[in-house]
Amino acid sequence: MKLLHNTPDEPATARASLDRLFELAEVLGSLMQRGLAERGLTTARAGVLWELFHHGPMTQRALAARRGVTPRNVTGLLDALEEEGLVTRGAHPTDRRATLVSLSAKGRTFTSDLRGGRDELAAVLFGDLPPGQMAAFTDTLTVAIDRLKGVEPGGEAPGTGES
Amino acid sequence: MKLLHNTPDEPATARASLDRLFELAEVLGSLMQRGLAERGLTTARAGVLWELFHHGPMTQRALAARRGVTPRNVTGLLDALEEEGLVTRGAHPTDRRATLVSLSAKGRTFTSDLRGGRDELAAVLFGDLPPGQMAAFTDTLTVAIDRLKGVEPGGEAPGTGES
DNA sequence: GGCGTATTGTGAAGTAACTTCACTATGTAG
DNA sequence: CTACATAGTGAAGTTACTTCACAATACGCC
Repeated sequence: MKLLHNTPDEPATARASLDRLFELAEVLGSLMQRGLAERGLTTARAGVLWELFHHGPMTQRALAARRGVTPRNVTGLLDALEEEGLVTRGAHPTDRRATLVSLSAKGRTFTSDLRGGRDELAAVLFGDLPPGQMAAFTDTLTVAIDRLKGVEPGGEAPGTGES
Repeated sequence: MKLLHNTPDEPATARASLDRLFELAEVLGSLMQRGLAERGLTTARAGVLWELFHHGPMTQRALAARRGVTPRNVTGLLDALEEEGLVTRGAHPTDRRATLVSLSAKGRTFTSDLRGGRDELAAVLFGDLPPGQMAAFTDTLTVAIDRLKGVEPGGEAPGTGES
């Protein structure tokens, strides 16, 4: 099916792949969102929990930096999470300006649950694929991520993923 | 390297892959957003343009259905897009209740540009990968998408993509 | 010890994207 | 012609963000 050099249909393939990627990103995102909503959480708040889960107690400033948002925003998210009893604001041991944010017991349970769900999802999606295919897939993903990180904008496609 | 049945490290691989996927989704999303913001657009508004670009003039109701949002929301997005001169609200030929939304000339230029950017991005990301690798990648993506669509929620991982 | 300066968290106010609910103008079936 | 469904929009509310201003604290330096 491919007899010529290779410029002819590679562009089309690359485009198709990117479209797929957009589509997957969207489906994945909306699934995640629904799952979280079901448990009474939003993406932003869950992101904060996730961060605390993986990196332990930290200052609001650090949280803001990690999540890439304004410190002010973190204040708001934490207000909500604290009210839900998922998170605790404690005194920082050495700096009296800062508050040290930690997961509560409830918050820990919650995040462990989330991680479990993620693993389950991974199993459903990829659990039975041959190791070779998985490895190749992950490799290509990694290549894409690396290249993506080195690109500055110029205009891309929006959210629908339909071609 | 794999002598036993196959439960031992496949879970880990699947998890890693899913994490990569989350990471890619995030990077891709934020790149897109930055690109759009640079041109004075938001994701939601661009999504509407994209829809019109691909499916031609349509009613606000149809737009709402396609984008999966409330009709009321579409009204707002169109108000903005119309003010920017990217979109036109015209009379529906047969139904006097409905408005027929179309891209303006400016809107068409804009969306063509976007598509160009997308193709460029695809080329940068995948342009030089061997066709075989691309095909395998797209296939795996497709499998994931299909399976994903058949899953109802249970709890997944949030936005950071760090492991 | 005292000061100037940087930093931490938060109040105030604003934007974008959504939603639900109520209401008007039309279409349409009977 | 009436009853009911449908298209778009005003009003009001939520969440996630942002910027700006400010009080409390930390800290380097003379």
